[in-house]
Parts: sequence; C-alpha cells; structure tokens
Amino acid sequence: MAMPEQGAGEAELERRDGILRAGMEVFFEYGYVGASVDEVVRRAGGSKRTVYKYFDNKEGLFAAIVANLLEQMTQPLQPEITDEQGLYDTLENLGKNYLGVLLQDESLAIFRTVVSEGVKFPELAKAFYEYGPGAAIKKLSSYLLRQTEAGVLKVDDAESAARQYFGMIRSDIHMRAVLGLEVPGDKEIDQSISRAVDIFVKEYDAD
Amino acid sequence: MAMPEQGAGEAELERRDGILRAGMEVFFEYGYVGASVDEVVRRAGGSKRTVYKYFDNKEGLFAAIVANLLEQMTQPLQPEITDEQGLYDTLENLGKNYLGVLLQDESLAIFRTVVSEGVKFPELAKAFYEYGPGAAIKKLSSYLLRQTEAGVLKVDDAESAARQYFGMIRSDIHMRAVLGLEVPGDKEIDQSISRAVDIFVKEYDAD
DNA sequence: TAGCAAAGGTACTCTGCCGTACCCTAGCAT
DNA sequence: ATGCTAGGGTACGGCAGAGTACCTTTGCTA
Repeated sequence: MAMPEQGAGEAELERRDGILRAGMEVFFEYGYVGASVDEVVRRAGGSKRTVYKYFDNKEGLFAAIVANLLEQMTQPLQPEITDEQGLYDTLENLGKNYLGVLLQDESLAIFRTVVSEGVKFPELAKAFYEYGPGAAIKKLSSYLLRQTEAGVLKVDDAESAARQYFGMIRSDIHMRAVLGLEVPGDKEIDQSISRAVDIFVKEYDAD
Repeated sequence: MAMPEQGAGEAELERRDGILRAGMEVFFEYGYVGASVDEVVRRAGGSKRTVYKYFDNKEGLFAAIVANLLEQMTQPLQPEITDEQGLYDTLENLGKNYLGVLLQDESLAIFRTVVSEGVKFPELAKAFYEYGPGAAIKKLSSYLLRQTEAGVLKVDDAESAARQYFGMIRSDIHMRAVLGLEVPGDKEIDQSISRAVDIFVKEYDAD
C-alpha cells in the first residue's frame, strides 16, 4: 500500500513553491526576456533539472507564476464594503486600501512586468486588469448604485464615476511609483485622498 | 578648400537618423533586452558596421534614441493655454489634448518601454516624467493659480489639483490602453472628459 | 586608364542562456 | 553489507545575438 501518493508529496510541493517564489523575484526584477533560468536556480537552490521537472520550459514557469499570482490577487483588494459605514469613511477607506495595495513593491513589480509583457501575453494583461483595478471598479460602482437607490447619492453612470474616482485616487502617485520616481509621504497621500473624496461627494451628493 | 565638413555630411545625418528611427521601432516593440541590433539593421538597411560607426554600442544607440525623443517631446504636449478662452473650454481642450497624446500608439510604446526599463535607466524615467506629465501639471497648475488670483477659481493647492485633474482625465483609459486592452470609443472618452471638467469646476469654482 | 582611399557588407568570434544527456549520490531491499 | 533505483547535479549541445576583422566596391586622382 504505502501511501497512494496522488502525484504530490509534501516536500515536492514545497520545492515547487520555492521555485515559483524565486521565479517571481527574478522575472519581476529582470522582465521575461532578461530573466534567466540559471538565476532562478541560483536563488531557489537545486538545479535546472529540478526546475524542468516541475515546469515544461521558461514560458511554462512564467505562466505558472502568473496563474499563482492571480489566485492570490483576488484576495487583497477586497475589503468588503459595509453599507453601514458613513459615505466619507467608506470612500476614504477604499481609496487608502486601493492605493496602499498598488504602491507595494510587489504590486509595482508586477505592474511593470505586466505592462512590458502585456503585448506578448494578452491574457496576462487582461487577467491582471480584471482581478485588480477592474474588480475594484465593480465593487465601488455597485456600492454607488446602492447608495443612489437609497437616495444618499445621485450617480447617473456609476461605472464611469468609479473609474474616475480611482483615477483621482491614483492621481499621478501611481505613475511616479511605477516609474521608480519618488512618491509623496503618507501625510501628503492622505491629504490627496481626502481631497478626492471631498470632490467626489460634492459632485454626487443628492443635495 | 573643399567643404570644411564639420564632422557631419548631409547624407550621414540622414543615415544616422534612419538608424535612430529604426532603433526606436525595434526598442519600443521588443523592449531593450529583447531588441536585437540585427533587427535594427534589417529595418534601417545597411549593416552593423554602419550602426557601430555612429553609435558606440547597443546601450549608446538606446541612449541616443532616448535623447532624441526627449527633444521632440517638449513639443506636442504644449498647447499654449490662452487665458482668454472660457474655463470649461480651456480645461476640456487641455484634457482632450493630453489624453490624445497619451493614447497614440507611439506614446503607449514609449510608456511601456520607459516603465520596463525605468528601473535600469532612472534618468530616462525621470526625464520622461518631467517632459511629459510633469510639464502638463506645471502648465495647468500655473493656469489655476492665475485664475485664482483673477477671482475666477478658488484653488488652495494648485499643483495637487492639477495632478488630480489629470488623474480623472486618464481615468482608467490610459491604463487599459497601456495594457493593450480595449479602450472606449471617442464618444465615451469625450463624455468622460466633460464629466471630469464638470466635477473639477464644481469643486473649485469661486461660487 | 590605372591605382588608391574610404565606406560599407559579410562572416567570424565569443559570450550567455535554454534545454538535455549523462553521472553521482543517497536511501531501500535482500 | 551489497546491489539497485530514483532523484538531483554537472557539464555539454545548440543557438542567438553583440561586437569586430577582413574583404569588396565605389568614387576620386594622376
């Protein structure tokens, strides 16, 4: 009998996971073309033989990393919106959370890679957008709809409003961060977010 | 005597320029690492020998392309703001112009390259930002200041306001375009811009 | 018309990296 | 304890691309 082993021992999964993590580092540091499997091996330990045991080739490794990421990405940007919390607080929290996630080093590295490889891997770009900014827009726009039905807000086109809200939240902070330029400190960012919330509410408040 | 030849014949300049143009195409299509000098040669005509006559090496060619671009980039995003044109029109024109430039295929390709190579070529990222979005922000913010002094607007922090204005203008349209996803049609873009102008004016109008 | 100089093209070297064939080491069964 | 098997490491084949050496060709001069 001896352990049916449905194709995946504990240690093997860990091994695979280590390669995945090392791969992420390398791909996000050098981009797809610039990354070398040797460098992944150097960081993951083991050897190429091991890498090619778990993945077909370089592209397969990259695809696996992307798939793995997208799974994780459904999580962080989902602070469930509770309709019971004041309008300002809800919008402000959402904005802070959104920008906070976007400005993490890891998110920036992912964004850079997705941008540069998006043309060659269109599903990657699409999935990234859908799970990330797209999901946030959907969340906010359905909230705006509910608040409009409740008479708190007067939003005619909830989705456009949501898109523009996040545009204001990103301001040029996200772009600067993506380009590797200095970003404002937390205090300034918080101010920028409050201002955005003010502007937004002033426009869509149901008088 | 025979033509002093201060180091640059007409034909030579043209040759150099052709290489530069071909190089731009290739670098923006494949990224710095993915681009090959051979491919540049294939498009520019001539041979590697010629390329290496004008440029030290691959990096030198890239640097020259960047320098060349930055020179040209001071131009397009500068529709001189005339203070005599209504507030709405000024903002709307500026927004349309800004987004129009950003959404051009060439701009998108440049942006992608700058994003992916920005970490390795920080001056490139900085220069791109300064000449592009940064310049636009300065233009708008000084306009907002003038209008505030004239009593038309009431803007306390002109620069932040300008940043957020362009954030709203970009909405998520720019991000989608950068990722190679579908972008809305002209009609929807125009609507988005009008809406942004409305929101902005409603906030900062001097009652 | 014959020789020469310079510009440009071809073909080579060398490096780096993907993917694989072969070897070695470690754990298990007899 | 010894032979065997499986999994992992090393070292190589093959290829693509950066940069260069040498040859060819074209235009000029005596």
